[in-house]
Amino acid sequence: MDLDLDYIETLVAVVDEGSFARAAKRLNRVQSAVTYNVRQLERRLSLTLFERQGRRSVLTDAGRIILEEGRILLARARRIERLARHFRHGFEPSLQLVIDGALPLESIMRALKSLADEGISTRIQLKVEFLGGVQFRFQGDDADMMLVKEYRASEQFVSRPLSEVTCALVASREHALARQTHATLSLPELHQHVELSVHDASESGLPDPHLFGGARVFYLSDFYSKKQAVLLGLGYGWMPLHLIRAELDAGALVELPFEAGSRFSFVPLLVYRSDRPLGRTGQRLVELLEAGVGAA
Amino acid sequence: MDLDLDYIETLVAVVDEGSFARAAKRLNRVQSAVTYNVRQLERRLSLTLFERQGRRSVLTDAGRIILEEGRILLARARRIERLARHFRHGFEPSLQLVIDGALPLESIMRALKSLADEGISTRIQLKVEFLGGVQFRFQGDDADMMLVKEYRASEQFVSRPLSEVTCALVASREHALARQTHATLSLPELHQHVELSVHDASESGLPDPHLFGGARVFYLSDFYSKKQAVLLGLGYGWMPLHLIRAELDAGALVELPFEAGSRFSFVPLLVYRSDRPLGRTGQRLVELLEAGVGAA
DNA sequence: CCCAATACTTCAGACAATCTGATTCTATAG
DNA sequence: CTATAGAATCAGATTGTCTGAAGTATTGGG
Repeated sequence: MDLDLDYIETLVAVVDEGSFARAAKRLNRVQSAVTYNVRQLERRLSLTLFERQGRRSVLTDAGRIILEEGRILLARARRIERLARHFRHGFEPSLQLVIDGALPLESIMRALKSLADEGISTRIQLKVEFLGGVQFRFQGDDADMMLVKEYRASEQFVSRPLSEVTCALVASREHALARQTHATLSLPELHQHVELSVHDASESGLPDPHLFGGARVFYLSDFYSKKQAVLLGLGYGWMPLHLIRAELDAGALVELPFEAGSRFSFVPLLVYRSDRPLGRTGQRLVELLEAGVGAA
Repeated sequence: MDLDLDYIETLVAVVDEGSFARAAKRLNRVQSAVTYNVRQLERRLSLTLFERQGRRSVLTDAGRIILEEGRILLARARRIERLARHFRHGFEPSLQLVIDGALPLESIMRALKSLADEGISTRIQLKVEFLGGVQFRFQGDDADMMLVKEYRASEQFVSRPLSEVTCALVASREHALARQTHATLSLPELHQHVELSVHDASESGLPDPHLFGGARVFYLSDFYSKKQAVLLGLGYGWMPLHLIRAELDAGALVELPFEAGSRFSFVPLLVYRSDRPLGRTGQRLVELLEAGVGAA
């Protein structure tokens, strides 16, 4: 490699300071060292960077371009140094996260944004799965953390509760179940209609305990398509309240008066491995989630 | 600067080749030099990059990230070297171009794209002006080349003809001038309607010789707005044929049978300074324009 | 189980690149 | 026409990097 970052640093200092002498001061060198470095850069590139006009040197056109490119190069180099500093201060290089799509994504995103705002340079990879698929991915991908509705506990895992999420049994206002006039709905009545359920792609074996088990169940891959399906009147189903608040308020969706209760709540869990302690980024994320998910 | 491009180059070579020994071969060094460089990088960053597992070393998580960033850094450094090579082979660092918006932009763009395709890294700045504004900008911005309809000649400039551009006098099919039934139109007839003209923002003093000089002239800033104005039936005016071919074919615009002729042609000129010879990029652009503009 | 091969580390000395400090050159302001 | 600021040059000191040889650890084969 002909180039040397020190040469570029010298070039930048000379231009910023306006003279070789002042650049030397900034770099804690002697002026002749600056001359040497600039000369060396010119020699290596076989290019004249400064036009010596009497006692003042001005950049050539080529010099200007090399300078601009050099600044970018230096910025990238500093970035690497910053990354290294982060890593050795206990921030992990990367953090893999798997979350259940039933959880309020918005507050999780807010937490992630806070991390970014704090200048944390850990690479964060986020995957959204459903039900048993979350744990499946967490283990299969050897991820660092998962946010999940429930999971098969084990000695290997540590979990912390986050704030409660509530689900409601809803249908479109046009749906037959919404238009009926009984005070309450029984299970057989529900069974006459299509139930919508988010399907766990992992076939993980954990059955959905909230499935009513009627004859006709449509499976959807996530809550966004499920919401569309409910809105279109395709069927009824459980939806996390935070995803349908607007539609309930507007009356597009209505809560069904199921006799055994039209709502249920669960406490999402933040889970990580006991044998692999979280780095500072992970710890900070836990703090943010515990504060933020609660506030949401 | 703690970082050294040679360290990064070594790191990349080790990972690419899969061993310190093979990396040494690739770098034309001895193996201990590779060890030294990797160690030095680890020391400077205070970071363990390789986990020594027996006789084989594998990257740590941090190492993987530093490696990825390092590759990017190296790519940028190589880019600078490539730029330098270009410059010393006679390609100018930057090339400023001013062109008249009446010329066929498409073939000019094709020429510029060819330059890019040829891997020429000269920074090209293109400005579009009109009439006298072209020369005004060319001189004011100390640009390298202009493509112009006509200009005030001088010893300082060299010009080469490009292929002819034809303009036609047109109006919208809905316009009164288009609906009239005379075989030809006289100047007084034209004077009864709004003339559209592209206005030279520079106030350069070169009057537009094709202006009819009626009572009502609307000035527009470029040919694209002029075309819109003509299409909307706001008035009539001269338009370069290449900009309105589609509208003429579709019948949206019609050519007006002006008695003194409904068309005129001019030969655009490619102009540069005689005291500042073009670099290789400029020369190549001239070639491409002479070939391409002709073929258009 | 031991030997040979592989892969890396360590170290001393050689060499090369860079820095310092003194001096010289040159243009410009006063 | 000096004084001065800015840069170049040069010899010698210093530092960083490379080489080559010897050393350590791991692995695979016989």
